[in-house]
Amino acid sequence: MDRYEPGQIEPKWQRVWEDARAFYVDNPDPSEPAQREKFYMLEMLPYPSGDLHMGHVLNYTLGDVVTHFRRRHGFVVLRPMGFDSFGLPAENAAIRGGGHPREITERNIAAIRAQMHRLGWAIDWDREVSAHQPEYYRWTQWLFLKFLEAGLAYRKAAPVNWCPRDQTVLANEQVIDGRCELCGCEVEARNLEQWFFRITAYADALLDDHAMLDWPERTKTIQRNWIGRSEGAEVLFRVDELDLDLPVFTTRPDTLFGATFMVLAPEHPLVEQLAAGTEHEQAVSEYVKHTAARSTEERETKEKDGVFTGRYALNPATGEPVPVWVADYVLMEYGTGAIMAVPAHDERDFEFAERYGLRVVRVVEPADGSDEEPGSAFVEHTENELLVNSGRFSGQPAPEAARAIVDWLGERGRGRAAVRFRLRDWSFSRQRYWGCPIPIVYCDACGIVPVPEDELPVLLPDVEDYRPKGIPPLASNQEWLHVPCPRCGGEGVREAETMDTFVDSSWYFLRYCDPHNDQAPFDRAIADFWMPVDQYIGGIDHATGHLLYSRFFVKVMNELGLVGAREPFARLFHQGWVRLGGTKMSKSRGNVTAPDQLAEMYGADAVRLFILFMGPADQDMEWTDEGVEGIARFLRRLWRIVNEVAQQPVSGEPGDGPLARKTHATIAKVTDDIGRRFVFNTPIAALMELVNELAPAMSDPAARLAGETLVSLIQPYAPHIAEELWQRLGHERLWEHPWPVADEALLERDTFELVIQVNGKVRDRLEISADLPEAELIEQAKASPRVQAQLDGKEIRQAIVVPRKLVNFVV
RNA sequence: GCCGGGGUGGCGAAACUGGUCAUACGCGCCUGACUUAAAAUCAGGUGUCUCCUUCGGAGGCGUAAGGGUUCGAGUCCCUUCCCCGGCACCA
Repeated sequence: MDRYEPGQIEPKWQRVWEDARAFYVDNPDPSEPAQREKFYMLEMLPYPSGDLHMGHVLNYTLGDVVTHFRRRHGFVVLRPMGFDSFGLPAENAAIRGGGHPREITERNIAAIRAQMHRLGWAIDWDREVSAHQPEYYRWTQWLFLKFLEAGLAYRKAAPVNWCPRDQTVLANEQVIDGRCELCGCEVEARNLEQWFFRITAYADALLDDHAMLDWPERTKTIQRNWIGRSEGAEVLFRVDELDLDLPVFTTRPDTLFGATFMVLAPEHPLVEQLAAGTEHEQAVSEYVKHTAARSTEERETKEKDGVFTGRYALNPATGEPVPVWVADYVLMEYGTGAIMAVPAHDERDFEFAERYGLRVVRVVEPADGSDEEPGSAFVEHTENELLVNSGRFSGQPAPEAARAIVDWLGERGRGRAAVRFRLRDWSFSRQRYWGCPIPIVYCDACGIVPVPEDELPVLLPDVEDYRPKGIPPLASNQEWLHVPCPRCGGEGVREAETMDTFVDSSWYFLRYCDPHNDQAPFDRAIADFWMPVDQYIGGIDHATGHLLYSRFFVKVMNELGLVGAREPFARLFHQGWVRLGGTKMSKSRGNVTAPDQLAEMYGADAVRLFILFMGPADQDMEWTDEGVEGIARFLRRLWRIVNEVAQQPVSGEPGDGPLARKTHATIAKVTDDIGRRFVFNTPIAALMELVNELAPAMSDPAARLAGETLVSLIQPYAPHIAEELWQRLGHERLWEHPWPVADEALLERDTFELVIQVNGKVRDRLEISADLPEAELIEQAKASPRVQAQLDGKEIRQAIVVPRKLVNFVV
């Protein structure tokens, strides 16, 4: 028998699959009813940064197992691949002197594509797309124009996150703990004119439609926190002297009678007007200036401070004037940028009131009369709290009072129920080069003018210098920049900013459906056949970025009639991090084990098996080189045993002996684990068990069945060795062979092992006929000498019988 | 602080709806076979303590800690500790 040589058989079968176009799939013919059920398998597309790492291997191997498993269950499986190829790393590499970003990117794509082929993943390469190709970004631009038309893309000046190193604006989602997600330096707040997508208009839909998604609970929770929906009321506080109303947002309208002062954010537009003409005018203006110079971090950690404006507003409930203060613990970005302060029931307001000697009035008390420190914490908003000092609402339970007070305010035009979100609109313009150009022309006469659809794409031009200088690099290309206004023909200037790469990846799964369409981003009928993605796999780090943006995009596209789906990803799975020495594997940490090097040493099949055998795929795992050795050993064992089986003459029926039963139990286990439980490590263990059972039983009549089943079941994990062994067993084209079905009759046995417990402890086990009546069963159990020793003449108080499992004697 | 997920052998981990001496499968380690030797391969062993003269048995204790429910708990409930992730001056 020849040796197992993955280096020989793996390229061989990869060529066979390619020649047979095994994993390419045609779009449905609209004139014919679909023959088979579709399955859209998708993994998050890679950023082409250089090489694949083990995290990618895990991600795409998971997808590959599911792809094979579904294909062999008769589904038409769409499993495409592409590249998220715009973005800063390539541009920064270009600046460091690596050539044009396009060259760097395309070189990296070629390298990754080769690695993907080497690992034998079943991908439909006819559908490959890359974000930086004009054929793709033409439609990214087209979609932008549709969003603009619908009023869902707009340009406005707003405080935004500015990364001083990368010299660009970042979305809130790209700022982690106040730092740039990419370069790690602290971001600054800047007031700049930027492009935004109106994702906030979909805040409720994004929350509500979680109900239709089979997603991990923690991912939904992360999105829920990020969107941050709060229910409450908007209440107007009147400043009579100036004849203006100050709106505040509160989640606790029941505490309105306890609002003894107001606080405005220093950035609040009315601050200046309020303080004007009072003796505090000077102090207020200094405080505002001082705050602007404070860092976000200082603002969050220092003791609360503020200044009085010299003005009073009327509490609409009590009718009493309350002082209006300015303090930077109130944030302009949230609510209305002004609050009613209830020091008795809010820690922050209490701290502030203590410091400045402001009045504290308790308005909510526990119904049981127990005492609480004022301001120690916001009281629970439950039926167990009653209002006090609240006029005609005194004595009412808090939740009921909240509703009644809002109604009462409504009647008098002083307030209404309101909902606020933490989510901000998505700022997506970037002051950098390597991204999708925004198809806009600015014209002095016409303002912001969209580039007409038939002039798309606006091609990304070459520039002399990519270096970030605060102004977009594209602006340096004068020839490109100056164009006639598409509307009036007068002098126009192109938008020189580019789009956030998250825009590119917010619709790529739709382009895969119809990747060569040059009339539209995709044909709706085709997209409606494939969408939604049935199984999406990728990192949880995209929970508030890509996974939120894509949902938003699909919702908008649905409303624009472009697609029937309302959600992009029906089912979602997150693979864990692959770690080495305790830290996440990454290039920057230098602790990367190169997948292709390992594939060279052990074969792609061993790498694929091991990455899934290490542990549950959704859990972080620690990489060990010894582990791969173990898997390689297993594959050699499998190779030897199946080759031996193949050389034996084909015998008669497998029968119903232990090996035949074990074989069918393995089919059931592997099928259930992959199909229903979506776990991938235990099937490998089950296959190892079957190998261990087959090895000493080569002359068993079921040996051939066991061997063939092993090969068939391992195919999704290790397709090359499986195909080779399948051929040696005298068959062909395992990749399209139906998945084996367990014989229920062989899973059921006519005898079973009865476990006998005394007081819950196992004392003996007996092989018992399955149809034995209960009374007989108890007698037999009692007769066991080991049980007798335990019973030892004691009285049996109760005998619990679990059918086909155990008897428990209680003494 | 609030929300979500975890804690099982020397290690990665099994035990899926409470029911087979918990620890499958693999790694590591130990012993043996083959070999001049090594690698590879093959066979066996591997939670812990106690007892029996042995081969081999018998028994106690063990799933972060403590308590509870149950005939029976790694699995359910309560309390505490620790780890990971998200949000957080969000009114």
